[in-house]
Amino acid sequence: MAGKRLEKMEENRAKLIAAARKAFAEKGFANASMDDLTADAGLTRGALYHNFGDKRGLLAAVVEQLDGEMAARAREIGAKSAGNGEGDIWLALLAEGAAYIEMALDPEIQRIVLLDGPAVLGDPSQWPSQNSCLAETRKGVHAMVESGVMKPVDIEAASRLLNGAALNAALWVAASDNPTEVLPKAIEAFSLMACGLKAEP
Amino acid sequence: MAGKRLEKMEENRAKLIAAARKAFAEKGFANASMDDLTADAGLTRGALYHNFGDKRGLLAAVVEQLDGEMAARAREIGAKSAGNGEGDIWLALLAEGAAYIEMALDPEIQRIVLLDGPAVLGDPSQWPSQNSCLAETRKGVHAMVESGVMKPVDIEAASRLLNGAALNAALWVAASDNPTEVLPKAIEAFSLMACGLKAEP
DNA sequence: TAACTTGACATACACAACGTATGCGACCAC
DNA sequence: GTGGTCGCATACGTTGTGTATGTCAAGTTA
Repeated sequence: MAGKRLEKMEENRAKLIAAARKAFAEKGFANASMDDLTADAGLTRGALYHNFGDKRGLLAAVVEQLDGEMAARAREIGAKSAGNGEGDIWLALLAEGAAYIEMALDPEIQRIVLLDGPAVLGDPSQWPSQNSCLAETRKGVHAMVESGVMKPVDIEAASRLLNGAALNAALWVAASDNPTEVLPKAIEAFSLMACGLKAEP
Repeated sequence: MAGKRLEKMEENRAKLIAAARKAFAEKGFANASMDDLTADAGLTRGALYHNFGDKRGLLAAVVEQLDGEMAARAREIGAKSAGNGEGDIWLALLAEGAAYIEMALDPEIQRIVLLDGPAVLGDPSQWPSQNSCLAETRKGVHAMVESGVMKPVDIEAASRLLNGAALNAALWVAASDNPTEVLPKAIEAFSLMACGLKAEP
């Protein structure tokens, strides 16, 4: 049975998060009205405040969901690029970075995770959620430093820089006049910079 | 004589911008009240709307000022590190990057330029102001690609990535538990990544 | 210098949005 | 089935932005 109350509640939470993703992506966090939001979900602000506390809480929930989706996709791409050889591990990292750049072209991710998220919730490294995205990169960096594929650099610093550079590059690509044209340039520059961390052969 | 009206007006603009810097840095853009702001400056919202149009206009003016200060400081540091040899040009770029990281530890720059600025005004590459900060980096990158010190990478992409990586690293440093301890790690990781763009000897 | 014009800024108002306090009705326990 | 709980709706107070209007000093012309 699973408890009819809780079941309905989870359903409403999902509705609200979905409506918030849409509204935040289209209008930005500050300009999104909670009245409109909840009306779109077929509810009222009462449900919102009960479930998420305040507007920030709702944003945190949305960001957590997007972060999870991004990490899952990066993991998928990385796994596809990674064989068993050590060289492939490195290529997997580059592929993940390129994947981040491409993912961040999505207006939802850009507006919510990269712009409004940090401004409202603070730096991603302190988000209450799991930061799956950063964790995914950290996992790869850790493995590579351990195995000597990457220079013995500080793991946290390298992870943050790689992740930040990729996402920042995406902001630039999206803001440019011709995104599809500059995308490969961004990926190439990112790959070159990342290679600065690669151990000498 | 310079016109007493205009003179007074410029003085008031400066007062408002100064008060806004303080308020935005302390409370964040969204939570800073324009009534309080203007009262601190000894004026009312009337002056603010007359001079800057709206709240965004005020933020744009503040960001432009901070951006100019950052660029000036980067130029200063770069000039100090740059001799005439080609190797020194490269070191100057690294020094500028490290300078950005350190500058971004200032709460004013962090909160206003790195967090609220992009969220409210959009991506820095599209800011109405001169983007002195990015322009400074671009100048250095351009010179290095021309002289063969840097790999023949796309200048815009490389500039944006270098700048973005440095500023993003600063966000991480500032958010960490022990900023003074992780700062050198961030600078080292940044330097290594930047070296990925360096031409082979 | 006196009348007129301009414009920088203050004042007053309308409206939108957030957060909270209160109320209601459906589900669960016994 | 009756009392309690809890998820959510309703109603209200407060705050803050933007605009429309008023005002007075600095400039202009004769």
